[in-house]
Amino acid sequence: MGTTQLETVPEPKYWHLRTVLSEALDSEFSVGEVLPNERDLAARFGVARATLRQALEQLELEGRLQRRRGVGTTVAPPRVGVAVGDRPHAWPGAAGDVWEPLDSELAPPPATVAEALGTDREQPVHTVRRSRVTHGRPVASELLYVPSPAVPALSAIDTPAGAPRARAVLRALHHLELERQESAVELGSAGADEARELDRLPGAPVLVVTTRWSTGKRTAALSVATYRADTCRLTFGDSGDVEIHDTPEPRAS
Amino acid sequence: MGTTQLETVPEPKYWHLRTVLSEALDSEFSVGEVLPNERDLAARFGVARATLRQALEQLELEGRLQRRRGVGTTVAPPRVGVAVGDRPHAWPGAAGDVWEPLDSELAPPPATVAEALGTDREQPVHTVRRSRVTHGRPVASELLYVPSPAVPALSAIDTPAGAPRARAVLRALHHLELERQESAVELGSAGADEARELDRLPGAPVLVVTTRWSTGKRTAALSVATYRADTCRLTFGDSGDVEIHDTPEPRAS
DNA sequence: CAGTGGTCTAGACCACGCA
DNA sequence: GCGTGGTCTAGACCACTGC
Repeated sequence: MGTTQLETVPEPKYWHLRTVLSEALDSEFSVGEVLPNERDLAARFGVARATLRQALEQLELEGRLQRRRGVGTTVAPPRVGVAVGDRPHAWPGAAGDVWEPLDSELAPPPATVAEALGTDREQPVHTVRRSRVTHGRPVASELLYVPSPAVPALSAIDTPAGAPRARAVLRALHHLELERQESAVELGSAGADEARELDRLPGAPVLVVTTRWSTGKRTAALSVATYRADTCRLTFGDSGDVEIHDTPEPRAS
Repeated sequence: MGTTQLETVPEPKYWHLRTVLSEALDSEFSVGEVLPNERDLAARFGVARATLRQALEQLELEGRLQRRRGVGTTVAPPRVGVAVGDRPHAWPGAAGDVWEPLDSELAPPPATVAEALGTDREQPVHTVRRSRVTHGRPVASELLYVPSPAVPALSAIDTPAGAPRARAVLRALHHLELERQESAVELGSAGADEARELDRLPGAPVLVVTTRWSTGKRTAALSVATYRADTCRLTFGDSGDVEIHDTPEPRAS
């Protein structure tokens, strides 16, 4: 600081700031601690607030910071490892599920989903909304699409709307022999609705996990789950959701 | 005020813009087409350039756009599905590998890597740099860490530096019985070096895939691969890297 | 060289959380 | 009501690409 020696290298200011702040976070701050506000920080580093914010944005993207309007910027805990994959308990309908069913409706799905399911454009599907919570924080929001032919027993909807109906669909799924599974992960941004559910702003970066289950050749279910990219590390394979980061929120207050 | 009907809903301008542009992309543009420049677009929508840029940033994050300094903004092709996971040909050292070895050196690794490997802080490891190319475009850059005890035959480095030495390490790995594999995916941002290799700017969003291979209880290799988040969809499980998006770059020119 | 996107500034006002 | 982060503006200059 003071006599910055980077005049010769046209490294962007915000990038340099990111590095400086990142090192400061490592050495001088602890999880949960609140940083000075953006105006003060910008003044301290002699940059415009926009520039300072660009650096903070990077750090938030990397899961190092957490910013909340009206509150402040705090040092984020290490990312939570969430199991996504072969683990049975991640399967829809399994006992000890990590997902909480919210509601379900039977209607024609979006075009892209119909295509992925291989069903007709007008074929109604059960759409189950579920929410995943870890450490008391919402980490993911899911839409689970189940073509009604896959669960014929449900054709007569005699369960009350809301969570009970969602659970009924999951139970029906559980009775099937779900076979193989394939998934894909890509970066997306939270829509207004998802953002609300994940306690983020619209456009927040999310990891979109698309998974397909099938019984034989039939696609029995398609799940589109959006995870908070800032707080989650998706794990595949053995080590599952073992919470290595046992940081039980020491509640720095 | 004008008769815009969104006065009641304080939806951010950039978000609204993103939606409008997104729909325009769907209906009025085709892959590879170049958009008007940012100043014109901003003027056309009656917003500041910064606001317009915020919308473009979103769309780029979602893989809809591609921006290049000095060139312009173009409509991006659909994301490329890259197989990450159980497929043998993704294993280090396997034949028909999708990775291209660049070079290798033997040195103590970063602290975090040593910890993940479970090796001593000073224990030297082979660090192999590899690059993954799909459709002629670089999509990922990898650092593969192999503790030297895992490949004792290599202790005498009699291969020339660069790609040959990297290949030697991979060959040695190939002779081992690599057993189980676990991986994690998280969002990161490209460092200056990775950015260069991926043909992006520093701070570009990347998907970081950390994978561990072991022989018995020993960790034989640790891979940290960073994929371009804007252009890649990581696939796990069956459907592998089948290129559904066969778009062979019709070269819109 | 002209034109593009990338960086940066110095302001203003808004939406939200909390006391 | 006050302090926070979030949005937005209108400008300037820089770095890069390609002609």
